[in-house]
Amino acid sequence: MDSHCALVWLRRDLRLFDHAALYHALKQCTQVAAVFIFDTEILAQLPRRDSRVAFIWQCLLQLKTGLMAHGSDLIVRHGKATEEIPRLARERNAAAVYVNHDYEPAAVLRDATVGRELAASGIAFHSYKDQVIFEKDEILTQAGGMYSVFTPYKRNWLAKLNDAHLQSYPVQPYLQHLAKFTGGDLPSLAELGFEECDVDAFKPGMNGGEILFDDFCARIARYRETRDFPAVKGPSYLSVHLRFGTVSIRELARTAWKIGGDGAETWLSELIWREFYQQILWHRPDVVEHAFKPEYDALPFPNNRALFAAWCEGQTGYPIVDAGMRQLNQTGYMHNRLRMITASFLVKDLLVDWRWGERYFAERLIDYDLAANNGGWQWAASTGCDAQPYFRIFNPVTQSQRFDKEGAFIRRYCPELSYLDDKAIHAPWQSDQVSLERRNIGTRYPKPVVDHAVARLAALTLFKSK
DNA sequence: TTTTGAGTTGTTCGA
DNA sequence: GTCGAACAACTCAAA
Repeated sequence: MDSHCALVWLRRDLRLFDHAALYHALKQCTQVAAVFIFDTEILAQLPRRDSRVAFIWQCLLQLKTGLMAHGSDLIVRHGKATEEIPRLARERNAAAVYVNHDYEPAAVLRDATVGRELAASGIAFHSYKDQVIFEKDEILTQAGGMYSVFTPYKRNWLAKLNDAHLQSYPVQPYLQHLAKFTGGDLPSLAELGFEECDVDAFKPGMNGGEILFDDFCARIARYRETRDFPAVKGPSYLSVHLRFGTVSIRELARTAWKIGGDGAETWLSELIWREFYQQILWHRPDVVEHAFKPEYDALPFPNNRALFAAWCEGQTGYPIVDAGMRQLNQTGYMHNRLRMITASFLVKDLLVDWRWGERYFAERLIDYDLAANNGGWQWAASTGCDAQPYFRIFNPVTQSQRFDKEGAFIRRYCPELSYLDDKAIHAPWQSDQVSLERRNIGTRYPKPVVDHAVARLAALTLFKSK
């Protein structure tokens, strides 16, 4: 037992329970302090009004409160993590810094730098698996290679799973090893250079994560039937909590496993998808910039800027696409079905490079996760692993009719179309109600920026050109 | 080494 | 409206 101070550096694990790094630090040291860095290297890339920063801020407030209940506090710094962490560790005479693995290429680089800096001062740097059940090389093919097809990956994942993988790290019994001190107030969003942003709807922090998970467990049995309908409360809405680690993946997976049945199994499968893409990113960091399938890396997309702008603004003239994009713009979230529809539309109707869309989602999604976002976009663009065949192109009208039958979701985000009946709302340009209404109230909803049937053929040609 | 079965989420067309 | 086949061939993973 080491009486020196140890730091637990929180990054995407903003909770005080079932936490690998915190558990190991508390078990091995008697003076443990938790620290969060507002990393200027990351913040510099964000818009001044950013829901993620606001979400993190709320999470930190809960962490601070939780730590204060034990006579401790949360250390918060604003600067370059690669400088702040080693400086803080030296200042506090820390013997070690504890973190959980972060698999994103930039994070791997950052952690390597921090590790070297700490080592130069004789400070240990311990890193643990925490945000996934299986990581890196834990699920490999019989030939020892990375899986690039989901279904066999999932089979192996489930076959390997046992109770030990789902055990929580019991942090509670060791909390008396938290260092006793008083930190200052959290720096305000304004001090960090950001505007206020209401994120209450996402229920930030550990408390919010628990509330959402409890709520989801009550309807998880219907998950499979309801998850594809954006107007229905089907999903768990835990993506942002998984992103920032305000929930524990072990607790989630364990509960789903225990509940069983179609709904829970389907949801568990989504959690496995999350790990599948993280594993891909670990083995193939080049997918951040390039197509998973090299032969599709340099497709000659026309990349029309006006069409891209129409897509971004939710002004394509395809109601389901526009409703999805407006949901993203207005709330920072988009239903998964709409992520597929809007992504397919950008790449295969507007013929814009999937990287443009990926970047736009990255700027806007509160639950943005590099591995999942990149994997999803490459899947939709047919450039990824396990991609759908290139000729499988979503029809935005058919998708709309199937997944928003009564147009309830479209009406929510495209109110200028709400006068249209359930049949007409999916394709207003085909309806004679349009001209009538335009005359009467001057409704301005754009005509379709492309003809799907024409665009579809162009996409087929484009993809055959590889 | 060779063989075999299968591959998240779809669309269109014709019977 | 509903149903099944075609849409290309290829690659992956395991036997």
